Amino acid sequence: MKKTKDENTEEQILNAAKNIFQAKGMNGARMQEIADKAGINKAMLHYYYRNKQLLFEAVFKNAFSLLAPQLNAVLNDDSSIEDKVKNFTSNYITFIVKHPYLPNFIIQELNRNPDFILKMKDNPGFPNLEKFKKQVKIEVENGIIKPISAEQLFMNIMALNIFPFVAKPLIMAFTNTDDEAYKQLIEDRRTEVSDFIINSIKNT
Amino acid sequence: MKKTKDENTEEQILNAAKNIFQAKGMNGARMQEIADKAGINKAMLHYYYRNKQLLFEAVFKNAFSLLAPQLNAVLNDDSSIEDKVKNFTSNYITFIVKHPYLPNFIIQELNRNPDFILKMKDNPGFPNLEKFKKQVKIEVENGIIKPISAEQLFMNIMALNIFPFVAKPLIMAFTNTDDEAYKQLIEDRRTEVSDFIINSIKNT
DNA sequence: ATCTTTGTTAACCATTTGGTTAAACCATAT
DNA sequence: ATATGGTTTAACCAAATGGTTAACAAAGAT
Repeated sequence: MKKTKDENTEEQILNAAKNIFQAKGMNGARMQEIADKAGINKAMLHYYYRNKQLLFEAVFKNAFSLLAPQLNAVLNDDSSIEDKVKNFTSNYITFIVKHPYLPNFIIQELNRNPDFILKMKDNPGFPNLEKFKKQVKIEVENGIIKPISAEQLFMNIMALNIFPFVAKPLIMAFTNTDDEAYKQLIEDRRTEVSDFIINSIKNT
Repeated sequence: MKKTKDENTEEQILNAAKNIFQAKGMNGARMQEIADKAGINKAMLHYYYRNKQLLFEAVFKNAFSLLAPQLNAVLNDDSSIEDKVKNFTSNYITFIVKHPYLPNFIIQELNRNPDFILKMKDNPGFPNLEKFKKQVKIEVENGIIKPISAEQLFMNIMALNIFPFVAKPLIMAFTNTDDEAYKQLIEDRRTEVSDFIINSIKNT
């Protein structure tokens, strides 16, 4: 066989599909375009992934499985809330700079097809708030942080970290920054965001 | 003529198009579907709006012109930063509850087509940070709020307010809430978010 | 050597889709 | 009444698109 290339073809498809799907979404992507980017015949896409929907799902699950561990780091680790916030913020920015299309892709397609996440929820590594809830409760009771619900704090952390990537074109326009300046704004957020959160919730 | 219905037809189309485009995006929307929803013949879409792209742009500009005034309220009003944050947060949530698809639609399509916002930037009502920047600078200098750049503060306000709507399916899954419970989480944010921000930036 | 399995391609197909056209409709001005 | 001009429709069209097929290529098994 063409084994030399073999195990590659499937990956090459997935990789090309990732690029196209993340840039254009499920609806905007063309099978032909994916095939071209992978440097193969269109029929191969169907040979390996049967149809567009399944190929898309493969890409989506792949993307999601990159994101999930990042969140688990905030949720299921033993450090204090303050340390978590600090670490997560910096780590997350590093992570997204490497995968800039990712948050948008996931949010986008999930909005288009909300049932989609149900397939993910079964997965054992699916992020879960239980531990974080207990931790917030304890730190609030001990007076380490001000009263806040774990859900709201979690939302805030997510929002402050993810939103600037999702809404990049919008914020660039409003703040009148070019790509370079925006990159700097994001860099500054490595400490900015965690300080902002800590400032808000920490008891003095 | 059918003037009785006339000026209606155009609006009916725009309205149907708004619904379909916001739910499915430019690429996912079908002209036939829009025509059906408007209760008219497909040819009418072209009669009034020439083609899909122009119809889409009409919808987009319309949506954007709803959002812009909301932002200008934070940026170009004379109240203190603290009051602005409080008012904006509550107002914005009220606003989005009325137009739930809006932020996603705008963010989504802007990411797909970043040049698009250039057409908006000329518009005189386009949100602009200048005044807000001065105000932040003054309040920082006067020790009313802790040091922060206007851009970062603006990002934070936007993020905390908008993100929960944009990432709704994601956060619902992580926090294990159903629609009803999520609605309550959002309601709570009316005060939660402004407190969170004020806590973080206000000097005591 | 040849049979079989897996990988790959070019050509093809049915359907969908955005867009067009020519004719009909209808309210009003003449 | 009828000519006029904007409005509306049914039928049509070409291109794009996801998907299939049948034949071919290569490599391992027999």
